[in-house]
Amino acid sequence: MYLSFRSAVVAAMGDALSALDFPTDDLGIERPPEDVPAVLASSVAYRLADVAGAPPPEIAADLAAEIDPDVYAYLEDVETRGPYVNFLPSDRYFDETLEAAQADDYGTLPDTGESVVVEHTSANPTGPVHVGRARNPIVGDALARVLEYAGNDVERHYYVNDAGRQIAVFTWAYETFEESALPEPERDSPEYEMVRYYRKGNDYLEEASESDREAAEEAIQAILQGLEEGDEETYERVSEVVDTVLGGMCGTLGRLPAEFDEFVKETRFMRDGSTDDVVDRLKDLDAAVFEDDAWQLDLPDFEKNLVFLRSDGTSLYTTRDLAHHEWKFDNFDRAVTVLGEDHKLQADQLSATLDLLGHDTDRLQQVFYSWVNLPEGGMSTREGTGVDLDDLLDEAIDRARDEVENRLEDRQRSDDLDSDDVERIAHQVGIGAVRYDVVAKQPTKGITFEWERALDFEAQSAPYVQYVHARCCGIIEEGRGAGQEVPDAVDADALTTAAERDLLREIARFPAVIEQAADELRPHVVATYTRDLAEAFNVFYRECPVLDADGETRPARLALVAAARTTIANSLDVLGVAAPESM
RNA sequence: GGGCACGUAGCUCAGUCCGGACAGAGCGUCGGACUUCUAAUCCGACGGUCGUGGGUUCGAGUCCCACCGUGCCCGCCA
Repeated sequence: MYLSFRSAVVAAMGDALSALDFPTDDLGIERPPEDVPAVLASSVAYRLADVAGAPPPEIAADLAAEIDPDVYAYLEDVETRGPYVNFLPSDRYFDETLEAAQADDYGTLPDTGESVVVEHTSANPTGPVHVGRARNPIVGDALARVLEYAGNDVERHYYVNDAGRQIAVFTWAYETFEESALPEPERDSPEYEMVRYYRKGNDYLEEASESDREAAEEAIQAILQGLEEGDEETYERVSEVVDTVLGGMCGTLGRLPAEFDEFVKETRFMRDGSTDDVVDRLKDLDAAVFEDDAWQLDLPDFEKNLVFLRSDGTSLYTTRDLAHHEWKFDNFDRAVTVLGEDHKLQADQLSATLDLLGHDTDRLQQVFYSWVNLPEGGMSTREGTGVDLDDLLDEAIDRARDEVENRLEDRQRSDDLDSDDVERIAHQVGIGAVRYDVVAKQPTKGITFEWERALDFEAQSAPYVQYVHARCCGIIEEGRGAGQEVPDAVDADALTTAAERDLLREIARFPAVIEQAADELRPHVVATYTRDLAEAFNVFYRECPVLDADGETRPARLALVAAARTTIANSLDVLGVAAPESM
C-alpha cells in the first residue's frame, strides 16, 4: 500500500508540476517528521521560488490546488504547511494495510526475476571463528535475507581459501607434529583441535634454526606446487585439513544462524583450468606487462602493478578470484560480496580487471565492514589472540538465562514457563542480542569489543523488539482463549487515536524499508525500523486496551495487533533474529 | 608519503548517498507510573561549538576545499 501510495504521490506531483509549467525532474518527495500526519510530503516549492518568482508557500498552495485527490489511488487529501505539500492517505489505504500486514509474507516484494549470489564470511579455514570477523556472517546473512525479501533468487556462498600459503603451512604442520606435543584444545570441536597444529607450525617457523626452517619451507612449497599442478594426492592431503576445520567453523556459524548454499573452493578454479584460461586472456590485454620475470597488469588509477602470474609460473589469490568471479557472472545476474575493509584495494583491482576483461562490473557490488578489535588491539587466529565467537554466544545465552530466571518471580503473566521455555528464551534472546547489536550498526563504523557492551540487553537491543512480538502473541492468545478471534477483514475507521494511527503508519512502511535496505545493501536500516515500530507499538499498548475495548474498536485493535505481530516477526526475520512467542 | 573509511549529548548510535519542517534514540543521572492484554515497558527532566576552519546555497550534520584525530590499505601474502 505504501509503495502504491508513493507511486500515486509521484504521479500527482509530476502532473501538478507540468500543469503549472514547472520542471518535473525534481519532485522533492520526502518523509515528513513525526508530528505531521501526512505519509509523504514534497519540499519542491523551495526550489521553484526563483523560477516562479513567488514565495515557496504560495507555490505549495498552487501545487496543492492543482491536485485532485480523487484521481489518485489511496490519496485522501493534499494540504500545505508553509512551503511543504503534504499528502494524506485515504481510509482504503489504512484498511488495506491492516489486511495486507496480517499475511505471513508481508514485506516480501514482487519477484525481480534476478538471481543474486551473496558471498560472505569466506574466512580462511585456519581455526575457530573469532569475534573479530563475526560481523561478516551477521551482516552477510542479513543482506542475503534482505535481498530475498526484495524478490531476488538468492544463493549464499562461502569462498574457501584452500590454496594459499596459510593452508599449505597448516597441512605441513598437521602432518609433522605429534598431538602429544600440543596443548589441550580449548573446546571439544574439530577446529579447536586442529588450530593447535597451525599455531605450532607458525611458532616453529619463527623460532627454528635456519636449516630447519628451510627444510620446512621446502615441504610447504611442495604442497603449493602440488596444488598448482593439480596433483590429486596433494589435494587430498590439503582437503582433509580444510574440510575438518571448515566443518567445525560452520558449527559455530550455524549458531548465529548463518548457513550456506555452497562452499566454493579456490582449488576448483585451478583444477578446472579456468585460472589458466583467465591468465591467457590477461596476457593478451594491452595493460599486461612482463616485468621482473612476472606477468603484471598496469591498471589505470592504481599506483602499483597487479601481479597475476609469479615468476615461478604459479597463480596468485587474485588470479583465482578473477576466475571465481567470471564463474559468478556466468551463473548469476548479480554478485554481492561482504568484505573486510582491509580487502578494499584488492576488491577495486578485481573490479578494474574484470572491466578490462570485458565484464559489466555493475553486476558486482561489494559491502565493506571494519574489523572488531579488542581494546588492546586486533584479533588473530595464528597468534591465538581474540575472543572466540562460541564464547561470546555462550556467555550471551548464560546471561539471558539469568535474566529470564530473575524475572520469573515477579512475572505478571500466569502462563508458567517450564525449563524448556527458559532455555528457548535464553537462546533466542542471547543470540538475538549479539546479532542485533552487530547488524544494527553501519558496518563501516569501527567497533571495539567490550563484554559489557556486547551483552547489554537493555538499550536499543533485540530484546526490546522481541518483547513486542511476545506481547502481540500474548494478546492474541489471550483473546483466542476468551473466544475473540482476529477478524478476517476490518474497518480501519474504528482506529481513531493517534497511537493507533501512528502504529498503522509504521506498519505500512515496512515494504519500503525492505526496498531501501535492498537497494542500498544496508540491512541496518531494517534494524532502525524495528525500533521505530516497537516504540510505536509500546505507545499503543500503553494507551489502548485491546481485549477490553468496546464495540467495533475491539476487533479493529485485535487486527492491528495481528498486523503488528507479522510485521515485527518478519522484520526480525530479515535480520535473522528470533521472534519469541513468549518471554 | 599516497589512497580509502570513520569523527553527531558523558557513553553507544540513527540521520549524511539524494541539502529542507525545532538535530533524534538508547545507556547513564534525577523524578514519576505495575489491583488493569507481560514493567525486558511507559512518561518527564537534565544533557549538543553535529572534529576544526573556510566555501557553495534562500537553506549545510548532509555538498565542495583545507586541516586535525582514529582505523585500514599501499607484498611475486591471503
